[in-house]
Amino acid sequence: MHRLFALVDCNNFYVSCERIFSPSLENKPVVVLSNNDGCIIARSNEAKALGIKMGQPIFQCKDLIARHRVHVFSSNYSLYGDISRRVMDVLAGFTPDVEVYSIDEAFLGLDGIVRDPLDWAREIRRTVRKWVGVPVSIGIGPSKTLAKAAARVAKKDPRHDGVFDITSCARDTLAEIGVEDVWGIGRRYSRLLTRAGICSARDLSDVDDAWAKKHLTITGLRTVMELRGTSCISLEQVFSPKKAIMCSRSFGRKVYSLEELNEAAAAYTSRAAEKLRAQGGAAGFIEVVLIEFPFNGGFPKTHISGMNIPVATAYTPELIHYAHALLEKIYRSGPAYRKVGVMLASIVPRGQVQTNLFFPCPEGEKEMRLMETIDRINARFGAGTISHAAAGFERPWQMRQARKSARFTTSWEEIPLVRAR
DNA sequence: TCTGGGGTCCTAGGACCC
DNA sequence: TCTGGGGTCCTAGGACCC
Repeated sequence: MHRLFALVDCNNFYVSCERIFSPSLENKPVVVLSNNDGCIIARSNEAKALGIKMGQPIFQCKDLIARHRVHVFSSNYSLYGDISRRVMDVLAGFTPDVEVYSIDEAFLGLDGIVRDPLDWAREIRRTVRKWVGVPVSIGIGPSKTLAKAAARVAKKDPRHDGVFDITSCARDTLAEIGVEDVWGIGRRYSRLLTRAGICSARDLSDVDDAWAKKHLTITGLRTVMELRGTSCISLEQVFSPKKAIMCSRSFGRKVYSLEELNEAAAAYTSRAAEKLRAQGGAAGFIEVVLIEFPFNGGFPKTHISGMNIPVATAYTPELIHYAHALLEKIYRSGPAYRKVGVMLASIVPRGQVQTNLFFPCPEGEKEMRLMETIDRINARFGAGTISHAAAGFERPWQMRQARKSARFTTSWEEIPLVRAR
């Protein structure tokens, strides 16, 4: 178990990615939208200052956006994923103890570091900024939860210049942090805690162990211990394969026909299968979720249908075949549909598939070679270079992404042009 | 009119077994 | 009328994260 952790957090990550290729956006209000251009999921500091909230539907702040000339982007995950990988590569150059926690965050273990931690963190910050182009904040503390809290201070308080070590001043610092901002405390728990008179992170660190276990379960007790400086959540460096892989998107417009739903289901199944193969897995269970367009502002009706797959597989055509069968079971003509999703579960490593006497294994060597070749081509020339005909060509159901920037770093066709005079 | 898309873990309770 | 005790497995629901 490490005795000291750092959390590296990219500031306003998606906005920072957009700014790399459009430097004129520096110091201007910028927001990035969720899939389907619905909500605001990233904001520059200038946009935050205007009062634009995280997760806010864009139609609610149209006036604000027009009045202050806020720059608006659709989300561009090819770009963000690639920039993220570059940031993580830089971090890996500083220590082998890296846990990639999310697209824009990583925990580092500091035990092998002999230098002054703050100095070391400042150098990381400078290097990421210079080599990749995104600003980061770094928090240091004796547990992951405290490192998280420290990173928050590093980001919010300009006096620290993006780097903060909470180790010697944890109690005082925690007193300034609301309990709702503690890592592991969500909306529900913060309401419960506030009602019980526990309002700051320090209050939470002072609660009785038995009380914490009773009201917040074992995970909450761990959070409490971590706030006291006892590390309970270790650095997870080993790659852990997903137990379930989900792919679903809202449609760009209402969808009524089974044909279009089938296309979308095929597209999402094929994406999920790609992820499945990337982790070397085969799925033994598949589920299709179909969501209606909410009627009169009511609760949207959801239809779910799933099945066990006779012999676990990662072969896209077979998975699409099942997805279509499941979809047909729950589809009714009439209602407008908003979204379809495909989940692959009961995932086993491909080498350990339990064969079945009555269902000959569908994925021969030839089929898997085909899948691998397609995956390689798509990785090299850009996603969707080769796709399954069942996923359609026109794809009128596809999500809205009206303001997407180019895939500057992952597509040969979209490399930025530089003109020199 | 317009509100994202993934994931994980924990607990309680029921079914079933000896 | 009385009605054990202990274990496993599975599922649904609820909490959290980004």
